[in-house]
Amino acid sequence: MKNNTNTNNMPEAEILYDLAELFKIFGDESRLKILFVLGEGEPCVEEISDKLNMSQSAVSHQLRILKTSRLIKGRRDGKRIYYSLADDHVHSIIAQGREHVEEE
Amino acid sequence: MKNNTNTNNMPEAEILYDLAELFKIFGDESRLKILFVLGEGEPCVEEISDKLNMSQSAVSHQLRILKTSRLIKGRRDGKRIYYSLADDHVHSIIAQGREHVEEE
DNA sequence: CAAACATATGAATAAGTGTTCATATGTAAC
DNA sequence: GTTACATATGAACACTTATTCATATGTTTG
Repeated sequence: MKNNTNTNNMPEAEILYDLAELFKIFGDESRLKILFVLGEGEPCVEEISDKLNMSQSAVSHQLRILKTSRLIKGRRDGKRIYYSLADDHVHSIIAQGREHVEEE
Repeated sequence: MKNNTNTNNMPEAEILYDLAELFKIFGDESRLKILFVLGEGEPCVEEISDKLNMSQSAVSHQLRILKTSRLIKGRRDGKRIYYSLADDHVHSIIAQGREHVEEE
């Protein structure tokens, strides 16, 4: 038996770090909005910035962050790059958050 | 015509704001550690700061943030205040995040 | 080639945040 | 009351971060 039996559920340092980094990504309104827009289709950068009233540069900066975190992916077609959600985790993580926020 | 975000799945502004605020709470290693410790029992402030090698003041500041977000609750017994998770959402939100982080 | 268009990127700035330090509040024992 | 203990709180500081502005990169068309 190990010395310390009370910290079984504490993740390893690297997991903990990654987890905090992941939630930081979701902890910004602009990025959340972008993720919701991507949940509805596969928009290009211009469409995103138009819909959200954000500058092209601001959107592009945030897209880079989202892509680095592997939450979204981009597909180039000509001059445009079309972005979409990378997997279903985005949906489920946000859904869990909404349950807490929309409660009562 | 008013310029608004009339997309189907986009939450209302207030929900969006609250959602970002919620994820900001999770987006910090110290707070995550505290939440994991609370997941294992009902520690007092001193126990938390001992386990996590954080100062009493730092822990107390973070506990206030977590309590304000209704993620944890405190129960006073004498000089000590014992903290615990407020509901199951904490578990499920973190679990979803871990699935993404621990993947591959 | 050049021009026009879509997107990315670097630097600067302003706003936000977590910790520390010092101190205050609350509680129990004497 | 006063002393000791447990926790909370305010201010200051260092650090992070989202946006803006200017510019660069990549792509298509003429």
